[in-house]
Amino acid sequence: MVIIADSNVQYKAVINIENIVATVTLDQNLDLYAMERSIPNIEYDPDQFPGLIFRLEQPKVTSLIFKSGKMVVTGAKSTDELIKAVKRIIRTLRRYSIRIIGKPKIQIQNIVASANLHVHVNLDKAAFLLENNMYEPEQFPGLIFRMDEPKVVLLIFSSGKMVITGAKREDEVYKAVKRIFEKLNELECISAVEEEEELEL
Amino acid sequence: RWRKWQIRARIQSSIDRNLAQAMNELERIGNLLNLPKSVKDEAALIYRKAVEKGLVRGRSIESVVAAAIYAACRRMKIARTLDEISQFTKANRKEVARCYRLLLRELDVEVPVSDSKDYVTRIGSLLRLSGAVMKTAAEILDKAKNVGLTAGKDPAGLAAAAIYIAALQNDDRRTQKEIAQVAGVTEVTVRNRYKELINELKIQIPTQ
DNA sequence: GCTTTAAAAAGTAAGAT
DNA sequence: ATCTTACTTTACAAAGC
Repeated sequence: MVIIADSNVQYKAVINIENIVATVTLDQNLDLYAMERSIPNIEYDPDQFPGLIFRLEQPKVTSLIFKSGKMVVTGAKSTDELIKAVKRIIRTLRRYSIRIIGKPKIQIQNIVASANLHVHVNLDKAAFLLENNMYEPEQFPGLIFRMDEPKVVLLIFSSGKMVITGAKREDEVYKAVKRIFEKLNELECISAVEEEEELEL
Repeated sequence: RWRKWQIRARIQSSIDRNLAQAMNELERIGNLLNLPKSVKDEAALIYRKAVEKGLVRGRSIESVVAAAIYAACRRMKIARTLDEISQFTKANRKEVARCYRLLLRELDVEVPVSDSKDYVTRIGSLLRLSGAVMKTAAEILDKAKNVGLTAGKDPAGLAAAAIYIAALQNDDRRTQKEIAQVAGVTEVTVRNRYKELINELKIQIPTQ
């Protein structure tokens, strides 16, 4: 959790990285059937999905392992956690005598974060003034804003809470939150939260 | 050149064939939804733009027509939910919604944020409510919007609750059940919106 | 386009108590 | 009536249909 306070603007955001999606490349092919036979608690149904599903309890992540030696790891809440999880997954595979050669190449593909600006957002006004947005309360309560720089998508709620997704680096998340705050502020789509309401959270 | 003219003619004829089929679908769905001609015309205009931009490729004509109808309804302020529209197509709501988003992103079609007051008109006519009830409901919704009670909420649910209150205030009691049914929301939603409107707007309900 | 995984936001829905 | 569970939206990769 990161709390950002900026003295220039009255800006206080609580930001949480909620989920990191990454790909891991092992330069070798894998025998998923052999893995399914030897490793416990694994799901593998090639008719349903080509990847084998492996859940690690600590750090709690889930990985999809493919026969090409590529994997998708989801659920990590920080880069450190992601790296630790990948190391443990590989150690586990080796423990069940799956030969793993070389070191894995980890690439973060997407970071999902949540943030709270502690303000009320006028979504109707924002929908009218912001570019590249979609606000369809019949379908979803949040306003969907596509930011160009950093290139992320934000789901903004009237409570001042939001979801940021599409980032590939953590700093893009912080930059995006700061930018959306400034933007909403300039467009006068923000109003203060009553102190009473603030306390209940 | 001749070749170029030939290609253009071929493309035009494929667009014409697509349009002909689409107009039939538009007429069929539009009539099932009891839409006025103005909305059907607007939907036709939107659909034509979509075909000319090649947005229908890889998608069913029917779902794009449905999406165009939805967009037209929103522009003309004739309330119809995506569920109501998609029930007359082979596609489901999700697919029609996908096409609608495509139209929004690819065409220069301005669609206003959906207005709960449009649903007051819709629900009101289905329940044959008086103008007075609908006027009261609209006033409630205006106040609710002004105090920021409506953001993110389903306009149909808001309208349903406002109508429930307005009907009570005008001595024309309707059950939450019948209102919820025509509004296309659950009774629980009507109740939740109702409680919120009553509490936040300090509305007095005639006690009986 | 779909399939599978993860996670948050806030609203709505469905079935059970 | 209230609770629990689940679905709506966003992004992204993997391999195959």
